[in-house]
Amino acid sequence: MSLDLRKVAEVDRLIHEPARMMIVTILSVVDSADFLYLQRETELTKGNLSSHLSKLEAAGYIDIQKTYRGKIPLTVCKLNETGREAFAIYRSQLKYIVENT
Amino acid sequence: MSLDLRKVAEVDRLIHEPARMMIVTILSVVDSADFLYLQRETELTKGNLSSHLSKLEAAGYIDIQKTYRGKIPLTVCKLNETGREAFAIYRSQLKYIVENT
DNA sequence: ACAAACTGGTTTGCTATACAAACCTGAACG
DNA sequence: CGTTCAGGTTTGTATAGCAAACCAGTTTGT
Repeated sequence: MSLDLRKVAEVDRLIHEPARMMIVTILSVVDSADFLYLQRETELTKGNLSSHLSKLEAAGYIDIQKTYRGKIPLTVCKLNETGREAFAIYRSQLKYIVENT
Repeated sequence: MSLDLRKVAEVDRLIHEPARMMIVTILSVVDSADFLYLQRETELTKGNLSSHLSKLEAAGYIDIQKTYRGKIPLTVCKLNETGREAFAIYRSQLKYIVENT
């Protein structure tokens, strides 16, 4: 094992959480996604999804636009540049771990 | 993204936790390790290390032998077969994720 | 010989997190 | 109209991580 354990200790726990990893993974490939789409894909409950989105937003990783589709509320989420970078770093850390254990 | 999000949702959270990932990673390559060695390597506090070890033991992933080195207490930890399998599965899940995002 | 300090841990208490149930607002429908 | 449904948010609870405090026993200093 040539693995530097510091790299394990330092993974971005915001993304490391599986629920958020799913969200970020989706957002990393779709430009933007609405709440219900994310819910269907992740199979999270609404409450759960809502709070994870809030956390990602608070971290500055995603932007959330509250708008309407016709008369129905619509929440659109987008991974911003900060989030994309954080995800890229996280993935490279994961890659490093996978390759060195 | 051809990634199956279920695989992300289903990672073994016992190992997924960075502190425990460090512990299991060490144990996967050393046959056995004592408490203080693990503490030095992981840089966890004693309390923290102690509780993570208990959790891994409760999960049936490691065996803990309490013995003495001379007159000084010595706690020796070993990743057992169950733990090795769980770690192998976890690593393959991680590999899958890294390769498909 | 006895107090002080050190070893090798465990237990306790606090904070933060994940999660789902309950709730809310407004639109559609019968 | 009142019931249902869409699209969420807030609240309550249980668990998890973490470090401080604690503890049993050993060594060291005087």
